Amino acid sequence: MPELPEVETIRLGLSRLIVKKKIAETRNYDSPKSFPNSQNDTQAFLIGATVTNVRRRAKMLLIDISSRYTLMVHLKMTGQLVYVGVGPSSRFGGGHPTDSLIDNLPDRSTRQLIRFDDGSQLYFNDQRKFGWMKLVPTVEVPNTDFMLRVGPEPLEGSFTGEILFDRLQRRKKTSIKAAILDQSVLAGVGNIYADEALWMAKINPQTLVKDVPKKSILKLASSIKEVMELSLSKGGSTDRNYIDAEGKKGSYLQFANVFRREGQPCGRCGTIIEKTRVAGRGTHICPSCQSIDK
DNA sequence: CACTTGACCTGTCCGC
DNA sequence: TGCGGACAGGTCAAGT
Repeated sequence: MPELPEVETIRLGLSRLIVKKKIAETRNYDSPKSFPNSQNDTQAFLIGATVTNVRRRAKMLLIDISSRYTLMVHLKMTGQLVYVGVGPSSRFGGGHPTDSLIDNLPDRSTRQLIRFDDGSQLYFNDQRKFGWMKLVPTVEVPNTDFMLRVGPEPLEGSFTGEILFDRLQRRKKTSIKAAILDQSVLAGVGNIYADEALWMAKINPQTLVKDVPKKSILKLASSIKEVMELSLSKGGSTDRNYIDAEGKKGSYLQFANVFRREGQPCGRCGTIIEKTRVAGRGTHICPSCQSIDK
């Protein structure tokens, strides 16, 4: 589910909600993948420890705790990290609609629960069970396969179009969409923002990287920044079941130009948006704005 | 190495 | 109403 803006929105919420809280208990529900307390010995590094920091790299959340361990969390397609405070109304921040998605936790998608010593709780829910959590010594985090391979953060000030162009040189014979979805090329881009940024830069997603003019790659880099910054300001995208740490949906898709807008007119030229398949993913394009470069 | 495809899961929607 | 198939925000391990 979540791409960079969604994971960053969750991180911002968790930074406010769980830092300095002490872990009192963890509980496993249906956890087929790697979860920290599916092994008793790792639980010893969680219970009694305090959350010290919540970081993000690409689509990975990093929850540092005082035992010098870090909980690495990947939400994959349908994972959620939801904080539930103490008391019947506090969990909804007061007047919350009765159809709240976090009204009745745990539910059948709940995989893991972390309870803090003040009674508040953090739920890991994941309908499709692709997501996972792993406990790693904090000093080892930079040496994990994930950290060693992941590409630059597009919202860091140091990221430029020249850097994107350089990193694309090893993926010259694949489509530009497949290339920017590759997390070792660039961190954090997923299916929504790939389509949105390619529309903004007027690049057809199936164009081979070697056929995209350098000028267009430079434009693409700034388009990626632009769509992700806008999405961040809207709390991310809720396509199906994304919610942030407080159970709130994101509203970016109201502002999307092509994603899930097949059959509607392009906001730039009026041509009807089409949906196709590129790199094995549903792909939305304006057939006139995004002609194929050769 | 670079590239593509299927697998991992559950749930929902659409056509018959 | 039921049933089969396609599809869904992401990676991986295989295959070529």
